[in-house]
Amino acid sequence: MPGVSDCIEMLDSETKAAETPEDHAEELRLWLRLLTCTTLIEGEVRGRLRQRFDVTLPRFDLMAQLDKAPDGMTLSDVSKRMMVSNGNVTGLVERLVESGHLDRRTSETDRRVQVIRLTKLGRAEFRRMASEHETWIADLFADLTPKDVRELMRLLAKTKASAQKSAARRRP
Amino acid sequence: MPGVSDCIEMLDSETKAAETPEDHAEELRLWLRLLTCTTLIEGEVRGRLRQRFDVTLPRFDLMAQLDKAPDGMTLSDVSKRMMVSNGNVTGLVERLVESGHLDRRTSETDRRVQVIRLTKLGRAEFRRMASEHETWIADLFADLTPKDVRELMRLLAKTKASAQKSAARRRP
DNA sequence: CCAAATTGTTTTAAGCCTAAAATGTTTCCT
DNA sequence: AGGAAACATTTTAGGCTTAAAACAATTTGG
Repeated sequence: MPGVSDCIEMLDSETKAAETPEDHAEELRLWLRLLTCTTLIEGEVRGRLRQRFDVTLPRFDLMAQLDKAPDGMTLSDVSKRMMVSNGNVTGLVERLVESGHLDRRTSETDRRVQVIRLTKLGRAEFRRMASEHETWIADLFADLTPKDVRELMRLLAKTKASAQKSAARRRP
Repeated sequence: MPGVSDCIEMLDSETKAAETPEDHAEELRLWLRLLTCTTLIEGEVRGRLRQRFDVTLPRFDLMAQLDKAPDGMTLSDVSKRMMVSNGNVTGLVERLVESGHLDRRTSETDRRVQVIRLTKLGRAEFRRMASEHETWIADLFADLTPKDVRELMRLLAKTKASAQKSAARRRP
């Protein structure tokens, strides 16, 4: 019969797990709900970007990163920020340079490094899309009160920290 | 100078938006944080599935849907549940039938419909993966208290409802 | 100095994913 | 019955994504 002591022993999660299979159904449900929310919103944003501006979500995301960096970013920077693979960025950038939204040049000081920036066209188009994008997001979250938003921010920060810790445990 | 009345007027978000450009920075930050959390966890799960079981996340997700439906599901059902396109499911199923994890047959009563089920092999492999998967999730969320989990569940349910409402507004 | 390790990027091979059009089947409506 | 609408799935064309290997340039440690 489980009691208060479980909560204390559980601080050391290794030892006990081997003995009795824990019930992690709540966390699993939470993960599925988190994933559902994100997928739902992401799909909605993707569709609106395509319909309104004929642009893909990854292209928009990449431009968003560059808009915050007037002096440009290296491909690695972008890859880390967007949390996607290096090779992914290479292809994305290629297409955006091709369409005239990005400017790519090799760093003067380190010939391995490629620095990319928004072109004038790229920046103008991004700003136009971003302002509309912001209203979509506001609308998607419209039923949350300011307090809800604050609380979600706090809990998601905690979630992110927890997940990063767990990831680091596995891959130190 | 903004005051209390803004909070009240804002209940009708349409009218005011046209006059003064609102500040939706908070919602935007929330969305980015939500996306970061999901991407982080999803990447971690994807990597572990690949390393431990040499299986992709979409394959695992599809098997998870079928595990909950002993009598099988139609491709449309799966597509709706997974929130992915029909064509996507077709290909995914094809590969899983090929590898012997799924059984696909045309419905007796409606020749348009394909019913898919886990095979014995598929179910066994899924169960094996799922139990380990559950511990990963628990570990990723380990720093959240039971209260945090409950609160996140509540707020994400509210978020989902809000987003669905917004999506329905656009596409009635 | 120079070989080894590290870093930044690209390439490769395979799979995932979408939107839209096409195909085949059933239902609905008169 | 018979044509139109609705439905389930597949196909198509193109883009996204990853992991791993390959390549190129720099840094590091004898």
